[in-house]
Amino acid sequence: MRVRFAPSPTGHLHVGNARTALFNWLLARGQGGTFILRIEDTDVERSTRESEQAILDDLRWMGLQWDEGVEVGGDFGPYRQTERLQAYAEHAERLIAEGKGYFCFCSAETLDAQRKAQLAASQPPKYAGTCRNISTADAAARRAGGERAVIRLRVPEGREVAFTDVVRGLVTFNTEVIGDPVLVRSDGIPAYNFAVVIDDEQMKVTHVIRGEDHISNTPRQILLYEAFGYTPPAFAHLSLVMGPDHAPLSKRHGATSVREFREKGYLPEALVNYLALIGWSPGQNEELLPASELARRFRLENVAHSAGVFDEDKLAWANRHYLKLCDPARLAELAEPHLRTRKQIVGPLSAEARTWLAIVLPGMAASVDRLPQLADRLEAVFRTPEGTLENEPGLPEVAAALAQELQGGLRLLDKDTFRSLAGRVKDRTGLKGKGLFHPIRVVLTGAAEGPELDLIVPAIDRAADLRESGLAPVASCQERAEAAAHRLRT
RNA sequence: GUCCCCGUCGUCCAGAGGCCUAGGACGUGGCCCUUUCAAGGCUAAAACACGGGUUCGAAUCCCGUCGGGGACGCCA
Repeated sequence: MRVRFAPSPTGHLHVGNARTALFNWLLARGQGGTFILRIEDTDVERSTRESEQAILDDLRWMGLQWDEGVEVGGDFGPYRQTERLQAYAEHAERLIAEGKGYFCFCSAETLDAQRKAQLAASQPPKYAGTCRNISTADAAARRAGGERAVIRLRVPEGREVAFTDVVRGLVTFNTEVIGDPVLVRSDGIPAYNFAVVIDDEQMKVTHVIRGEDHISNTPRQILLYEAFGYTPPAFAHLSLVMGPDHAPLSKRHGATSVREFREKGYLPEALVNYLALIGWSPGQNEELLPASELARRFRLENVAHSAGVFDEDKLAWANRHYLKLCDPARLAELAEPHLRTRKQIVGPLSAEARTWLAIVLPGMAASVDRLPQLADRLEAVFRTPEGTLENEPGLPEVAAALAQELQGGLRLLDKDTFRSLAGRVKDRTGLKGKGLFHPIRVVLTGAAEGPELDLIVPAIDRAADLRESGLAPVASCQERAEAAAHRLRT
């Protein structure tokens, strides 16, 4: 089994396309097949190397490594269409020689006008066949005279073209509704329908799994396979990914590209797992499974027929799950850029600071949706608790008690020392419960809300020890308590 | 307009003629846990688009209607 993902490098990888790539990958991995990555850059105007690189990066970020294709090579390359022009030219010549293709001299303007007229007359827009019967000799003469021409496929009239879609079953088209498609543009660059057929044939692709928007291209391609005498691969068309309003997911719905979700702080394994759940189910009422297990269970036949709405809430749920499973050192690494944008990290990180992050972050990640929210939780560490909540009941007493208790240089490096400190503050002030912990929070973190106190307090004291570590400077608990006590006295 | 595809809780899926009093998950509500916000646990409400058939029996098969989407490019 050989499958391929064939993006055109005209922008970032859309999550819908990412899902198509994923389904190809799952099938290949699950069945011991080969996953090929081919770049369809025949739209020279819009294709860029930057986009291509971005797509490659996103695919790799998701863990969808390809076995054959650009950058990794393989026996059936090249894997970029603009590098395969020779093969297309040979096939075009063959079609012309056999009379299965013909030159068309209609100008883009003429065609456009015809199309508009047909639409206005409630007719299906379809190429009129104007140049169908120009003789080979005439065509050659006109071309020799400098006239520009495209090559079109001569579509047989009144025929049924049918194929069995692996996800949908039998699909039938009548050639009456298909106009002769352009195979080669006037500049000699092949058009999509032509290039894919040759590529898939030469790359020995056995299963073409792509978006539903290609379903009506399939009969044209089958006609081409027939014209060349090639055996068509199996086709499978995946329904599209929609926005909440059931329109195709687009920028007005918010984030649409893999890159954006990555930047928003979603883990690749969460995105991959969630994407697999749109239009497919691993079964057994299980949803959160590693990619390898998804691949093991994946069957094209079980893919849903209808379009799915992208639900970011559910993505966030998956992300929470994987955040909890995330290795501490990796979590620290992933969080770093987000903490930098919040100025919580301001320089090159020392090894100690990395360790600190790896100790502190996992506890906070347990209650967070996405990476940047880790910075929210950490805010309590870096915030200087001044000028806040002067009127909080119990605040002066607690501040004084804390200052007293911490005077001996007591370090609050773990939950237990913090709790015993809280106990002594309770004895000194007679406060308890909310009335006790609330003021403690305000004195030490400068805010009435935040993550678990016994998580954050040790984090503060540990961070206070890390000068010149790359972390933004942090005042110790003792310094905070004394400053607060001083201020509240005056 | 024509052709193609699709139609189970708000959303994503399970369901391949009796196992359905339609199951799970996200989200929502409630309760519990808790020093706050979360997270977590438990729990509740919530759907077979509609109309005809076929059949002893239909969410499951057929037809129609309606609704949604796609395609109709010298874009892919």
